[in-house]
Amino acid sequence: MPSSAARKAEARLELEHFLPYRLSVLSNRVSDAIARQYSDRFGLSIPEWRVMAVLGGTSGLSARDVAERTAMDKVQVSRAVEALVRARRAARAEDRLDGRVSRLALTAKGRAIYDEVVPLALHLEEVFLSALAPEERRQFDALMAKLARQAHLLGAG
Amino acid sequence: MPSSAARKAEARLELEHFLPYRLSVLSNRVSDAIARQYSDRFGLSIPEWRVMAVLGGTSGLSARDVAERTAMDKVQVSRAVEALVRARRAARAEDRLDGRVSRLALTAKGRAIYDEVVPLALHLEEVFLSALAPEERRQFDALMAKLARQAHLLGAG
DNA sequence: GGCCATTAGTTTCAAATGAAACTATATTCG
DNA sequence: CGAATATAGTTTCATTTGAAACTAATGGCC
Repeated sequence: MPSSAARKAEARLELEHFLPYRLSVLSNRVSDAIARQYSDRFGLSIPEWRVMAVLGGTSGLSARDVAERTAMDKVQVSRAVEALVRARRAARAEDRLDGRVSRLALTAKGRAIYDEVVPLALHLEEVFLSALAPEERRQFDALMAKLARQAHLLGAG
Repeated sequence: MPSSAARKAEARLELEHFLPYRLSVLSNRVSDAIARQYSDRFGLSIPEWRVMAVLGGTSGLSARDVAERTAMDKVQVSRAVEALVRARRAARAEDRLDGRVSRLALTAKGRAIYDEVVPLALHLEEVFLSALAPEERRQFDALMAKLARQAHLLGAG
């Protein structure tokens, strides 16, 4: 049986080495750096940009589709879409088959912003990843995929 | 010179492969899974737990020290400490040399909670990391360290 | 056809958050 | 010393967020 001191040492939590904490700090730093770009220049909030990011890739999605792809909840999506529509950066069209659904798309104005922000975002990702050698990038990518799968299971249980 | 189509393809942003997005989703999933544990059982908010986590490791820190170590801002720390003190989970003592400063520490009650939560948190970290082989863990740890350093530079610029 | 359960999306309301102003104490420097 | 500046921490206020209630429409299913 371990001594009291040993049990205590075992239970010790050092934030700097605790993975969830490190992930959170890293994620926030990166997101903030990118958000600074589009929020300064275009007055976009993070949820607004996320919605634009998926609509830029695929037009005609419903709000629910957007929520699924961005891991946002439907309230967030509703509000972000509302803001984008008010600013004429996105538009809603009625779905012909289902009266509850709106089909969403960027307007020309929205697309113009998208086309400016995407290279900025990719550039920052690139700068960020430039800390890793090509082989390390592949490793990191694979490890992230494994952990994402695992986290998904965790969430369910 | 690339064709217009090629430029467009190059500028394409696919959220599922965009690292900042993947980091954010992963970090949130993991944090939420852990937060569920301590929030359900002890009614602790995330900021409250973070403060407890550093005070559990080191007693007698000032609020400012806590802010530094947790990457929280001073307002968040102030409010979390306030809540912990109200619940008699932490206590403030005056600093003898500087009247502005409070020295913070967990009470016995706070320590008891800390001693229960730490193993839960470490266990979940372990479950999470069990998706990786030992060698992969070492890799991931090293890559995270590199990226954290890089993100730190990004934040400054 | 007409009730019942479901789903899409919005609104409401309370709680969490953050920026900026504020209080109180310390420090610097003429 | 004492005015000016800086720092620790709190409060205020406006904004953001999220959970739950709500509205409107659809899809069973008898």
